[in-house]
Amino acid sequence: MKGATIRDVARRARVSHQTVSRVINGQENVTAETRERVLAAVRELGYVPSAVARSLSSSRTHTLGMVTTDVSDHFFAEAVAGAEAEARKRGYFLIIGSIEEGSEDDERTYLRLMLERRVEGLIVAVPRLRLAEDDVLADAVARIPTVLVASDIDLAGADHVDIDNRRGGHEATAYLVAQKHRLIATITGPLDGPSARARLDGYRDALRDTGIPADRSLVEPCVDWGLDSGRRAADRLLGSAPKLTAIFAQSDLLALGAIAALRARGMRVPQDVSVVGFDDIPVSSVFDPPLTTVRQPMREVGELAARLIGDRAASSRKAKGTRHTLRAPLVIRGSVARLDGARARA
Amino acid sequence: MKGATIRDVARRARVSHQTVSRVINGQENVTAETRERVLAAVRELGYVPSAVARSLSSSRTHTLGMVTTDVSDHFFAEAVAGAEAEARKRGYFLIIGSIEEGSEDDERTYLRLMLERRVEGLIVAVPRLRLAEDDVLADAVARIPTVLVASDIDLAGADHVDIDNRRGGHEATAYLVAQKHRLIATITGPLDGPSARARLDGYRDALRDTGIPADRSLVEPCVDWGLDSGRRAADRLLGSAPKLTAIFAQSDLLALGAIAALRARGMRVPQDVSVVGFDDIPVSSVFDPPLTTVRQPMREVGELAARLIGDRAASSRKAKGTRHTLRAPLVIRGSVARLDGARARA
DNA sequence: AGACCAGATGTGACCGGTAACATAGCCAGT
DNA sequence: ACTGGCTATGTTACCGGTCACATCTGGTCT
Repeated sequence: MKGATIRDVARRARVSHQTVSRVINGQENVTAETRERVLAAVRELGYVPSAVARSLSSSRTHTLGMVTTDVSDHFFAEAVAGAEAEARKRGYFLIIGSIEEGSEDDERTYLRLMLERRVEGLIVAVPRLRLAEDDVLADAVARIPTVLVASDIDLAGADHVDIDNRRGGHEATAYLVAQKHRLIATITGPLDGPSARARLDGYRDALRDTGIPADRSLVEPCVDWGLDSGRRAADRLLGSAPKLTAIFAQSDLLALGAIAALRARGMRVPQDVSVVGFDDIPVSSVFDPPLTTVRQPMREVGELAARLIGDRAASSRKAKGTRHTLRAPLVIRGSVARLDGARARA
Repeated sequence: MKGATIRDVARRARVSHQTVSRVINGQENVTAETRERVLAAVRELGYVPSAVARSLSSSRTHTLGMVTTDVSDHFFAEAVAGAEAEARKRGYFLIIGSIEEGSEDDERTYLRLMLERRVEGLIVAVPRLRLAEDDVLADAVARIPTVLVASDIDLAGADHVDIDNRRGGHEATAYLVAQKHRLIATITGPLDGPSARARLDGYRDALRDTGIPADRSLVEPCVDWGLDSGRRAADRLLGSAPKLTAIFAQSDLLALGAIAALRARGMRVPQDVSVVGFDDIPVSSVFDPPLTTVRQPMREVGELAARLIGDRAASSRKAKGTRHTLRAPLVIRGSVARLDGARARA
């Protein structure tokens, strides 16, 4: 009852195993009659060719590996979906490794295991990569096409795909400026990470563009990107700069938390304070008011990553690492109000 | 520069390839000195054992396949994350196939490809499975442990994991009843699917329990689970039953849509109308008011699916299919108000 | 009719591991 | 000193495909 092999089929069809191989691979030079006989044998035996054996002899696995922080996080899920779709389009399968928060050396283990499986490409979407100079990752890069997604490290030889955080921060802030806001605060993510810094840079760029002086009391950093941090940050901001008319929060959750804090003080959004987020998580379009935010195109990120690997595999050249930055466009919805003269200076 | 093999290592360490095999598999009967020599050779050559070759000869792939509707959907992402975590714990890798909405025969293709890859188990999380009696799926079930997740079909030999939709619907409704509501409407998903029907059954059960007469005008079916459907359904309900005090929506998006419609008519939630959802999508806890809803434990579903496969593989018995139903607990938050005497009969 | 050629089919090695068994070296028991 | 038995190591086949090449047809050309 266990699997029939190509030779079993051959015996049954009274041909050589090679002929069977030709038939199942759709090669031309096989008589129609022989082909029919082989196919019949395949059907009767329930033969399913072994990709394992095929891989061993052809040394092609048609497999891509993807290591992410956590698939259940919306962002990474999107990236995985994108990568999977693109991979599939090119005839690859995706094996995934989702790293749990606590565990220490998971990335190494995964990388290692994927190397053992002879994946033909590697997508590493782990923002806080703990293995910068690490042997395992360097090893992977040396062996197979590797793409680092939204990574804080820069690895020679690997391709990099990232969001244009700086530009995103700029667009968000510039939009607030265009709506006549002048006292624009920002709630940032952890500033030891590159994306938070880049978004902050974008914010500053936009203000500088318009000649609005920088004001340190308008910048409120948080230790994480979560709702509660946003709430507390907004509270602090309202203490230090009660006249602010707009907030650019570096994540949608921070924005939502801030809105909650504003409302708790009886302020309305956007009538009293305008808020812009960053991410465009699914909530944001449903929220009341619908959140104006900067959309992170994670699906496209995943697609691009897979595409880069495919291209590299196809051309098989050892090109040096490229860097791709995807624009994160501003999605205008309902959480920003235009400031008219009456309230222009609060 | 291409991969060193076990024999390359053997040559370098001046031992047989079998000894190398022993070393890399951590077997005991190898002299410390020999082991050292082998490990040195491994290091020098950058040898990484091939899981492909290993699989071929040992006929174990340590791989599970999972086919889902769409990984970027929060639910399936959760299920994937759960399955992945559990699989990994047991030494398996997960290869995923995410089916795009449009394409026709994807499930078959994926199933086929996974069979070719000799996955040792299969998790099929495709609610509207188009291949009930299908040869490919039946084939898979006959060959390897297969778990159908939240599936509308019932396949002999396969294990089934599902949410207890009926009980969930019951809990939601019973809670509204306990809060003194009597005119309780429900907005259902597509009634040609099993989960919508089961939730509706639960709703009816709860009403019957309390002796509240069934009222057809309080049941409003939708063609999908989306926000807009919820909005329209609430509008229709308010037309036909303006005195209702509570709505049990069969999905959180339906609930959110309904809330939007209620607010558009100047009604407050929960003061004027209470709303219970179903799903517990991430938005719901953040929403204003935080949505009381029935949580679907998709992560646990994924874990259980992987565990079932693991167990089955371990015991290697051809047990007949089991059926597991996970409780979907009610999460009480802020979208339901207790109806006091004043408004008890509106 | 004989040589040649192209297409159909077969043969054997090989991919890189594992498994089963063979062999060699050493020590203890009698 | 001989032998059984244990441990360390080697030998060979095998997993199920693909690849390169050999062989066998039958038809065509001269």
